[in-house]
Amino acid sequence: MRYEKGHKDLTRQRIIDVASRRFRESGVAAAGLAGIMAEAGLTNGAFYAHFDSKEDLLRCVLSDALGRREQKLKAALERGAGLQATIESYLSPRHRDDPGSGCPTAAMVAEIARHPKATRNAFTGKVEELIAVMAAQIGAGSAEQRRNKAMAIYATMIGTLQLARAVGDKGLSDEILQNGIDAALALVDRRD
Amino acid sequence: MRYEKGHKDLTRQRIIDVASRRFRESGVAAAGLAGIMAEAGLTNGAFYAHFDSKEDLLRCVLSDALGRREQKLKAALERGAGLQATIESYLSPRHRDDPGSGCPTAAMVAEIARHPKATRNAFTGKVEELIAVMAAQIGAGSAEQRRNKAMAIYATMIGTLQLARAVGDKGLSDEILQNGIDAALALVDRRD
DNA sequence: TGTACATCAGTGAACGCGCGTTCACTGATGTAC
DNA sequence: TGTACATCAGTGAACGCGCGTTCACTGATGTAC
Repeated sequence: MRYEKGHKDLTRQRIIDVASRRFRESGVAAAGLAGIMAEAGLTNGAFYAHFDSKEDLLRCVLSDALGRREQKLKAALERGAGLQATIESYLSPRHRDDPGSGCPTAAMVAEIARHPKATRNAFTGKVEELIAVMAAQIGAGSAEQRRNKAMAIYATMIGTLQLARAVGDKGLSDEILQNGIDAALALVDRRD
Repeated sequence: MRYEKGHKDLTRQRIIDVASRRFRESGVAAAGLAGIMAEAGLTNGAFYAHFDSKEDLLRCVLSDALGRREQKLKAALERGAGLQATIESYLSPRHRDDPGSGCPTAAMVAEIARHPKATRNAFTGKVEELIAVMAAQIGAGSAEQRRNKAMAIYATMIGTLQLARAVGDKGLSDEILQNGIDAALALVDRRD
């Protein structure tokens, strides 16, 4: 072969990594393929040797990025870090100020809602997995109760992070984060 | 005058109304000025007699749409409808399925976070007013405690609505809405 | 009362630009005979 | 061992398109004298 074995897979992953960060930082629509390919060290024509379309890339990015979030969450929980630590880290100024390597859902959820069914389905599957991992970490209640709680906590987390990012006032933004932490923790401990 | 008095203001408001709906349905970036002007019954050149730029239009749309939400919320509360009714209406399938006339924050918050400071400040001011109206409706606690609760409830509402809109599966989406309602109501009643 | 000019909301063509996508081509390496 | 051909990741120019913005112009009505 003209390139060592695995070369194409590495290139493909490099494109996904660059796109993943740019999609989260600028939004999917505002992140152009030419810019993504240039940062990956390629010219734009090479894109279609790896993906069918920008929509296909988005689906791959969502699977990849949400899969990583899930692995990260699992690893943290196995280390003994509770859901509380996850919530506090998620709603930290550090996460708020670094969308590029942060939660893909918070960065793209509104845009995903406007994309084709296939893309929304790819997103949905990964979100269900994430919710399941969170649910397993909630102490009390039936499986259904824990799953319901996990959904509400997840929604609270993404809503809080987005609001904190959009607000112009730093003090208000910090308040929003702190109140989001308090609310999410209260939901974890809530009796049904 | 060549046009009856108030004509220009009416035209300006028509542009804002059309843009307001399109921004929420398609996103700000995806809603083009030519399309907005055409739907308002004008050609694109007329736009700059009313607004400095698309960014200026966005600021006007945010003020207008969030101002309307606030008036609507105030009117509902004065009618005697509690925060509970507001939350249930906000997290209803009807609201989920009609973004165009729905909450501007849920539709645009992620995009707003990427816009210039002036736009984020216009947004911030209106959000603070909305939170104040909600806080006034919460029964117990100090003013600060009620404000903190209102922020968390608002974040939960927008996060839940967005997640319900993005998810491909109708059943899961309905579950997300219901769990969001339960969580928001629990936050209203939460003792500190 | 009639005429000249000012006003200004709106027209519509044009501007440069970046977008996603296509495609003929390159060139290094593998395989077949 | 040497030669002809196949493979294929990547190149880079070009495609049509819609974007936000600009601008010379229109034409109906107001005001000045």
